[in-house]
Amino acid sequence: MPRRADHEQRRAELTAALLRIASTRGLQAVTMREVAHEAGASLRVVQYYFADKATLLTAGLAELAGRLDRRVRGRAAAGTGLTVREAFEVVLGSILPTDDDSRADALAWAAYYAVALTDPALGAGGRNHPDALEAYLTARLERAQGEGDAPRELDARTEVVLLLALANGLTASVLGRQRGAGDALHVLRHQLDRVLGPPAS
Amino acid sequence: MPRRADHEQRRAELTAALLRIASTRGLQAVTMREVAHEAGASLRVVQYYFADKATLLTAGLAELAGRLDRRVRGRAAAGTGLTVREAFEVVLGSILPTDDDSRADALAWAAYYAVALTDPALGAGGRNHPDALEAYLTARLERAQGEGDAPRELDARTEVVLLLALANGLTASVLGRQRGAGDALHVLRHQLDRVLGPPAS
DNA sequence: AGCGTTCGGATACAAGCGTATCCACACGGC
DNA sequence: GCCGTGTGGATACGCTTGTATCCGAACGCT
Repeated sequence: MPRRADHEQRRAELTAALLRIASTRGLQAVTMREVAHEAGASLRVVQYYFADKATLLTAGLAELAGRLDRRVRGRAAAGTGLTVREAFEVVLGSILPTDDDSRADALAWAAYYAVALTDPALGAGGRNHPDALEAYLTARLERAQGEGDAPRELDARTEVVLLLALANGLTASVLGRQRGAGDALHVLRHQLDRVLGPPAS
Repeated sequence: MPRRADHEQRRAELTAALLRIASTRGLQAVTMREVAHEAGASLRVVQYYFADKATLLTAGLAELAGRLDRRVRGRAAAGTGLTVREAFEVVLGSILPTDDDSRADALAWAAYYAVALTDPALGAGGRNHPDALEAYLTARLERAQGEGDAPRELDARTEVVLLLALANGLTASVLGRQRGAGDALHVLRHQLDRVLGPPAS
C-alpha cells in the first residue's frame, strides 16, 4: 500500500476550511473548488475524501455541531459543583459569540440553520443538538428545585425554553452587530437574576 | 407610446413570486428564471423590470420589510388605547409566525438575514427595521413608567432588548418546528406577566 | 394612418458549478 | 524488485447561472 494519509485529519482540515469559508463569505460561497483552495489542496482531494457536495456539507455540519457541543461541555465541566444560577450562566453564556472563534462558529451555524429551514436533507443533522441542551437544562433546573436551590413555583420547561430562545435571539443580534457581546451577556444575567435570584458569590 | 403596463404592480408580482420561492425552497433557489416561471412570466420580463439580480434581491427584501412593517403597524393600530402590557403582547406577538402567511414571511426573513450576515450589500436594507421597533417599544415602555403603568425600577432599554431577542429566538424555534406557535406565545406571555404584571383584562 | 417608443418572447454566450475520467507517482507485501 | 493499491494532479463534460442581444408586437400621439 502507498503512503497512507491520515484520513481523519485530512477530512478535519477540509471541513475546517469549509467552515472558515461559510463563516466569512456564507454557505453559498462554499464550492468544492473554494474548499480545496482554502485548505491548500486540489479539487481532486476534496472529491477523494467526500463523495459529493452533500456529503461535504453534512460533514461540515457535523464538525460544527461537535465544536459547539465541545464548547458547551467544556465550560460546563470547567466548574462542576456550581449553583444552578452559575451553571445556567456558564452554559447559556457559552452560546453567545464572545470571541472571534465562537463568533465564526455562530455565523456558520446561522448559515446552516437558514438552509436547513428549507432543505430537509440538512435538517436532521442539527436539530437534535439544541434539544439535548434543552433536556439537560430542564433536568438541572428541576433537580435544583427539588433541592430547594430554585423557586419551586417555576415551570422548569417554560423557563428553559425561554432562556434558550433568549440566548439564541441575543446571539442573532450580536451577529448582526446591533449589540456587543457584553450587552448581550448583561441582558442574559439580568434575566437569570430575575428568575433564579442573584448569584451566590 | 405602447400599452403601458403598470410597472408598480408588475414589480410587486415579481417580488411576491421571489418571496414565495425564498420561503419554500430558500434564497439559493431564487434565480431569475425561477422567479419568472413562478410569476408566470418570461425571463426577459424579469430582466426588464430589474436591471440585475442584486436589484431583484434588494427589491424582494424591501417588499418583505414592508410586509412585516405593515403587519406590526396594522396590529398595533388595531387597538390604540391599549395598556402597555396589551400593546407589548400585540406587537411582540405579531413577530411570531402564527399563520401560514406570517410563517412564510418569517422564513424568507430568516433566509435574508443569514445571507446579510456575510454579504454586506444586503445588510443595510434590513438592519434599520428591528432598530425602529426597538426604539418604539422603548419609548412606549418609558411613557408607561412615567404614567405609573409599569414598574419604574425597570431599565426600559434592557427589557425591550430582552423581549425582542426572546421573540426572535422563539420565532426561530417555531420555524425549526421545535415548538408550535401556541407554545411560543405562551412563553412570551409568561415573560410579559413577569415583567409588566398580568394583563388588565 | 403611420411612426416611434414601450414591452416582452426567443435565443445566445461566457463563467462557474458538481461531477467524472485519465494518468502519474508513492510505497508496503510478496 | 516489482506490482497492485492508495493518493492526488490535470483536465474535461454537461448543466445552470447571470447577462446581453436580436427582433417582433402593441399602442398613444400627431
